[in-house]
Amino acid sequence: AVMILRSRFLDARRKRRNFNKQATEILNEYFYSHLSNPYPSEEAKEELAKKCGITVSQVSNWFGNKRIRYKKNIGKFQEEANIYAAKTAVTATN
Amino acid sequence: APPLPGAPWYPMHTRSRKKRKPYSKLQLAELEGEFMVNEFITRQRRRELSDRLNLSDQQVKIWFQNRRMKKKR
DNA sequence: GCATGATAAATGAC
DNA sequence: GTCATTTATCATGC
Repeated sequence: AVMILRSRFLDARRKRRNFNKQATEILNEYFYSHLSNPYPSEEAKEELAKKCGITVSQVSNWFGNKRIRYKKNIGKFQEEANIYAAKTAVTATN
Repeated sequence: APPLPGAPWYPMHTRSRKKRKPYSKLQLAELEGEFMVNEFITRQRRRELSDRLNLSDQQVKIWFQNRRMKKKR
């Protein structure tokens, strides 16, 4: 019984809320401007988290989901990729 | 317009990875119970537990590793 | 009805 | 052993 309650409490965090538009914008800009290697360093994650107002774990989750879903259906993200490719310049660092 | 890369960054091992299969309530209950006793399971108890739950020795080992990581955060 | 964020198995680097 | 991941699954938003 204790364990059931505990597991339910832990699962409570699963109640998800979508990120605001600005945060998603920032994450997508980073992703598509680093499409050749969309693996932000720990420092980059911290900065993204700060800018987006979310946690580092949430940034990791977002990139993990984005990478797998992008590669599974590149065609679906083509339009989105073009949009962000146009508005972002190349920034090669770290 | 620059050509959009596919996904060359992906580690395309495409090795035959085992498909992720959620464990049953009973299996999880037993694993959690053992975890409360000791977070680091011994080889012997691991073998007993894997036999009882119809899980491989490797699966029990990995479960404890993941469970410790879960607790940490 | 899928999109999206979070969690649970499974792998691999170190 | 830890730990950042991949992948499927789960739960919710809309």
